[in-house]
Amino acid sequence: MATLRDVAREAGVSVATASRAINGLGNVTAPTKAAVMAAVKKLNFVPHSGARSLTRRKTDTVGVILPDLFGEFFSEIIRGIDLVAHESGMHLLLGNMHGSTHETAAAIAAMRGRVDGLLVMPPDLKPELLSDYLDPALPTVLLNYDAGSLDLPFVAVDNYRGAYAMTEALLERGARQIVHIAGPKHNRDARDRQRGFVDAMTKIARISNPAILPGDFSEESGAEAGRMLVQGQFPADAVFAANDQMAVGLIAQLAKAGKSVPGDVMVAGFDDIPLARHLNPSLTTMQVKIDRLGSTAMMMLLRILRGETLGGASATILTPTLVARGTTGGARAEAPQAMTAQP
Amino acid sequence: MATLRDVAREAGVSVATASRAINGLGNVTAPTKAAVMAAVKKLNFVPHSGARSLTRRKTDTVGVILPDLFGEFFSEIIRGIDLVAHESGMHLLLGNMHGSTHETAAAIAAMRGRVDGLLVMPPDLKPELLSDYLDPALPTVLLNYDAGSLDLPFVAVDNYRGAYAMTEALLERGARQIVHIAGPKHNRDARDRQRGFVDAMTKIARISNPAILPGDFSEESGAEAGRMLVQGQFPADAVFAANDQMAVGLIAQLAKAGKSVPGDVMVAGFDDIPLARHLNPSLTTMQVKIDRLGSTAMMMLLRILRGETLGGASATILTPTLVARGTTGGARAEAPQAMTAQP
DNA sequence: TTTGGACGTGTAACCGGTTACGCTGCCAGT
DNA sequence: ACTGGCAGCGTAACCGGTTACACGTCCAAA
Repeated sequence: MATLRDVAREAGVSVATASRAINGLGNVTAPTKAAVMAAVKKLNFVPHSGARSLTRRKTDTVGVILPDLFGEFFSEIIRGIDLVAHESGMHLLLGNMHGSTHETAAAIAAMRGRVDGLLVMPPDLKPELLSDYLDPALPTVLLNYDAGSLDLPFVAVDNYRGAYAMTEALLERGARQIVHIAGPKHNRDARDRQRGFVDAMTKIARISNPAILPGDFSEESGAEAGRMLVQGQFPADAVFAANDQMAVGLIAQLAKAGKSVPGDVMVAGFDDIPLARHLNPSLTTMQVKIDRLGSTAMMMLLRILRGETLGGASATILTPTLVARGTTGGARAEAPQAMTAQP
Repeated sequence: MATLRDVAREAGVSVATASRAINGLGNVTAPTKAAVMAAVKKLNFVPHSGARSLTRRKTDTVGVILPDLFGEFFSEIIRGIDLVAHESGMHLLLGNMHGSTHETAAAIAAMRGRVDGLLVMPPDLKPELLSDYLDPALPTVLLNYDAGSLDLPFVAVDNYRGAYAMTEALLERGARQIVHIAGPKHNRDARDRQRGFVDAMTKIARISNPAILPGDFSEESGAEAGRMLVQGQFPADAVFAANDQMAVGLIAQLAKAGKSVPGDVMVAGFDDIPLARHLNPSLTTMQVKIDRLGSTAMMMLLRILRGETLGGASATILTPTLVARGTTGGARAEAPQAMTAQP
């Protein structure tokens, strides 16, 4: 591999001049620059970014640390981040905490010297721990995590308002006995959604103790809730699952028991996973634009890196939008969205 | 940020000793090593990987260059790669060619000095072009791409055998007039699948000119094929779509026309996208273990990096397996696979 | 003519690690 | 007692870029 010295020698100039010519800085005459460029082409020179990052103190790379890489949720986040990063010539270094706290620390440490900034999504990590791991000198934006006590910038989804709106919509459609299937107890998203549901029931329908079934965001836990419902222990004319996955499991279970959706009971989910529109009937849900989560966070990070101050915009809350579909009888005609044309 | 010099000073030793102690090499007495480690902890020292990569001539990072980041296909590939990379302490640098040839060159060039090896998936790039872009000195494994003339190691899916097997299965179920919905003309996967279909029809059923409808892997093109079918221009008792996406579009169209699946016509796809098992009836398809594609490629790359010779294993062909489901009447009971428990 | 500033270029000192090589001290061998 | 060898450690030279500073040249202003 050719080095800058090689290029300089080939062009008959010094390394400093070669460097300046290549980076388009400073005072270099046109002929000199041309000679350097010719040498670059001839030797097929590409600057060694390790060396470059040493002196410039920047790497043009941001680290992305996710809890896992499973499923479309993360893929969409990464896509959103990449979209923005690519525009600004930034590279993406992927870190995976594989669900373990210890790995999280390792993943963050491994980024040192490799990245200019960090995008971290720590779904169930205590804020104190997080601040231990993070390097205060490294600009960091949190994904889908309300920093709370820490004053780190973050971008999150307004789960509360989303759940409130969905509950309101179900009530408007005439439902009275709405049952909520909750997510994991420790999960912030799940808790916020549950709060939104309860508050809407209380304020709008004056029902202060709505039925809540346990769940853990998995399809199976949705099915389990379905079993309890068909046994008639909870009278219900609508079910609001804390995420789509559980709604899917629930619907399968209801169908097995001969219950009609939305005839006997309406169903709603949260997230709008791609599967949602393909169910039969299609699933009413709160649409979270996941890629927006990623791209917004990346834009915030870029601003920090450019030295701009975020000011009030240091926390961004994305509001999900309601998509009414078949499971609430609101089968609005919807253009079939093109999916990726991958074999 | 603390540097190695800081650590050395703190521990009262030289930088060389500090380096040796930290990396566990050479001759360092236990007490010295302990002193260094204490300093490391106290100063919260993490080696600057840019500097390190300069001298060691390696970065412990591999570059992953994909045509796009859209959908579960790529997310699964990345997950597979990460699984193996993580085990060997390797990092992943993501590159995206955004569908453009020019970007591809840029993405590859940008990797120089940042990575020890490359994993590239160039779906519709001519081999000659590819070899222009690739640095021969940089170990590279191709993803889902039969290198052909180039002698680069690669891992791909046996589309031909898969399509052949699926066609055979449809014939066994009693189908005679099988129509194939093809993928994009220039796409290798699509062409191989079509060949497999045609050969199976010829050899097994002695039908030398089976009907083939055009398609482009998109849901809409599957729907279009469905429209042609219900118009009765092509008598069919089974349809084999070159991928699941098209099968989804097709089935929606058939349902609209009142055709029953599998009663009137059987349907089969290819890929086993997550949606396939959730359709009603569920979709019979060839299951491609996408993550295996990624992890296998990564393992090959690791072997190359370790200096091992791949020998005959320089090309790996993954064979897809048939999953018989509802759309061919073979509704085998299937354990509901847990999906990611993500909000 | 002298001065001085602008401009183009070169020299060399970094950045933060790794490591070849040299130095010291200690002990075994003769 | 002298030598050789080796373990433990330090000095300094790299890796391949960037950039502060110095240097020379040339031309305009005084």
